[in-house]
Amino acid sequence: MKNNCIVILGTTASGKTHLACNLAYHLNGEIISADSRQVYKHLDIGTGKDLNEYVINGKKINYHLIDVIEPGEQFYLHDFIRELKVAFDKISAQNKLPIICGGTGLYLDTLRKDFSFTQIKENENLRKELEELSKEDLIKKLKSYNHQESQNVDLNSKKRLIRAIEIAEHLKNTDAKLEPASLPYHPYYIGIRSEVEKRRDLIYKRLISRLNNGLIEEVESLLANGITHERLQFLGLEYKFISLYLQQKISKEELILQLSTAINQFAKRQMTWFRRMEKEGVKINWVEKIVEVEQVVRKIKHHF
RNA sequence: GGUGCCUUAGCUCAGUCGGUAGAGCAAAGGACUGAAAAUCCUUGUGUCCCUGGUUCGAUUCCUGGAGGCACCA
Repeated sequence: MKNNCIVILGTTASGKTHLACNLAYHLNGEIISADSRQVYKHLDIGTGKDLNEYVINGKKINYHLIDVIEPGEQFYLHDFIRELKVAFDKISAQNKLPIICGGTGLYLDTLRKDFSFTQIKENENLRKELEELSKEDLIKKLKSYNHQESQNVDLNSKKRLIRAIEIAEHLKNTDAKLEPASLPYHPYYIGIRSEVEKRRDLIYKRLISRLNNGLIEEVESLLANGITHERLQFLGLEYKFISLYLQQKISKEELILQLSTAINQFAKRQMTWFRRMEKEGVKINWVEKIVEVEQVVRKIKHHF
């Protein structure tokens, strides 16, 4: 079958990279990261980039969508979709197997849903106008467009309401067809199982180890290179909380407690996303964290 | 040893002028179309420390006890 690919998903600290690289080694594949933080250069320890994992038995495993932009730049969903297509094409051209590996649920969903709205640009004037309105008015306005897309919108979030109206307004004013964003690939999904208790323990230990191995220095270096504390709030949990620590808004103890809690909450949200994928019909082949790679390879070959 | 205060949800604490109780955090579930590690929604029965008393009725008042904190010795 043409256009096969593998998706490896799992919560943070589940060991996705390790499995992905080993599969790439055995199946002549290349990795495409579906991780919204690892696209940034210089966010290494805090995002668990583990670039040393990409060498197996002396063989270098190629990867894509890691280290593609500077931390000061924005990377939007449509950037991901565009880069994903480019990576797919490159890998396919060499007759290699694309292995998508990541924990960002929204990014993984681009493989099975049409996200063409993401092409629609910001409308600053409209945004300014809408900013003045109350939530109730925004909901009324959105309903007046009568678009089916607006049914998915979270009515509690003003930011999302505005974006939804922006999309509806754009579709009303232009006849231009949006380019379909769905990708013609047939993924075989592998999920790495992780029990809550073990995950908690691992997340805590990993955090302590990272703090002792240069994570704080990494954040200091970002600051020294012009990244603001404000920007750090959006670069990921480690960066957000260490920024607060460096500003002396929280103590070291609070840092460890609050950050590990936040990472656990994040892992929970990731699981919610994966469960929804399953509810919507995606077959995820769950494996244990410590799994025989050969066994997985056999399964995949059998499936393809 | 004496005096005072405290003991209520996993944690920090409100509260009930006597009719068995509620916030924040944590936790659980969910949503998700230009920041997604983001943003947002829903969910609170717990011997109200134990014991006896008063009372129709006590977590609430009173007696005794246990534990904690503070001050005085």
